[in-house]
Amino acid sequence: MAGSAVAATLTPSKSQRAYDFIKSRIEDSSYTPGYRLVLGAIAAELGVSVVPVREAIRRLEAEGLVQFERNVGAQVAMLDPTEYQVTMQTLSLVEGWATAASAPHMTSDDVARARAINDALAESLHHFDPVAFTALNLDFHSVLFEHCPNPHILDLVDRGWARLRALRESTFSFVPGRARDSVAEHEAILGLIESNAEPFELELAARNHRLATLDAFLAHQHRTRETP
Amino acid sequence: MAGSAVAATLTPSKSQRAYDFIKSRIEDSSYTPGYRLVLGAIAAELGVSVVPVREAIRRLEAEGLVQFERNVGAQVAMLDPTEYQVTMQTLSLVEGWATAASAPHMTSDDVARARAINDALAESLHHFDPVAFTALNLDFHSVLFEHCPNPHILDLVDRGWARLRALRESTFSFVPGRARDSVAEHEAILGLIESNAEPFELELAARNHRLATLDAFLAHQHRTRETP
DNA sequence: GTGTACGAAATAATATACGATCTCACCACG
DNA sequence: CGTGGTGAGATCGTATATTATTTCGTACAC
Repeated sequence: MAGSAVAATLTPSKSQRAYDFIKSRIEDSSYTPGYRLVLGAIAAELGVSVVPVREAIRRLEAEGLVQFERNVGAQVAMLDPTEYQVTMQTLSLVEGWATAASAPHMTSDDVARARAINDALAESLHHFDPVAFTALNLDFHSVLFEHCPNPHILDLVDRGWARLRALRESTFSFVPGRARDSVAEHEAILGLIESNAEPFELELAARNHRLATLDAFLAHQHRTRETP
Repeated sequence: MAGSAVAATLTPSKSQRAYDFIKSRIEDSSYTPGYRLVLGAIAAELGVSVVPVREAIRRLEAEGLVQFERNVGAQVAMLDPTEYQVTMQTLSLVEGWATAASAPHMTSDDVARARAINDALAESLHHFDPVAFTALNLDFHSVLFEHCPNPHILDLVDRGWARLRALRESTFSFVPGRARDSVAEHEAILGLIESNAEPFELELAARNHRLATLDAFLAHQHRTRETP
């Protein structure tokens, strides 16, 4: 969302408040996938009427965080493996482009910041803290996107990340063997940026970086399912 | 959108009707960019209350067809040149991927259909009919996307096309010198598909095809602005 | 015992009503 | 002549009320 401008409305509308409320609940896993969102209940909790809550839920539906069924209700989206795969594909596509498009505008200082974060990421491996790892990983990529000139695509990246955050605790998690490779790939990407590599080369590197994470996750899931 | 399932609800909800109504008005240019969407007026015209209309407008806002301002109202989105460029970039990205991802699943019959449409496209050049050209062009690309396995990305393609259709009559138009090249590029893309080219090669070809259209449009606009 | 019909409770969908906010024309004043 | 205040009208934002739909439990028939 990247705080669209200087002056956010002084008093956010109630539908906006409802939107923020529900979204944060989803992202911090207070509402887990499958959780049923009942208009009246949420409205009562927020001290507003159902109309703004309804609007908030439909916005979240448009973003794919919530599933909605006519005359039945809404629930937090459940990403079955197929959904998950599709989301990651989309994210790899837009993330790859955003990285490549941002690279020409990066300063050496930006690269240094990214590298510092990646070092912290490598450090965090010793403590085995998936949550910290995920947060730092987002920070790293955020630096890479910072100068992306296409706000639509940045928006799509945000949405993809929001969906991942939504299932951080349940389905998605940091895959043990994968993290180290991930750090190495980050460094490789930084190298491509510093050497002014061909845009498409960088785009593919960034894309494959995410797809590799997807593959690792799927393989891990498959492995753990076979040996319960 | 791709009619999600067999049984669409028998009686579409009123908010859905409002959504379809407004969207079709935008796409057929009854509502031109900048047109002010007044809740009460549209509600009266449809014989419903303002609540479903409001919901429809906010859905359209999420899709980028409508611009909304708090306590002021909504209007049909106006794509300034920057917006236009950004939309086309995004479209080129997702379209390129969708084409490459769909190609492996295309039958020779699909390719033949696409080629037939492209022939009709070439034929239409003699009549200088931009509207027919645009429609056939969409048909052509639709065949290329048909087997894309990622519904999210297909959705993004749809949204991009919707924005283009919205300004067909006003800003966007078929650029005289460009159409012939476009037909040739279509044929080249079909050639790549038939020869089972590398996915990346096909993706880039499809992407550049659209970016070339963008460039031609911008150049044309620049040219006509200099000699008024 | 199983399946079906019925009805009540829960919930969503929409209508209506009212209050809040913005826009803009008009006028007072410098 | 320009600048800022002020009020009316238009329009949005939300609360409340009403209607429609679904769900689920229960009783009845077979």
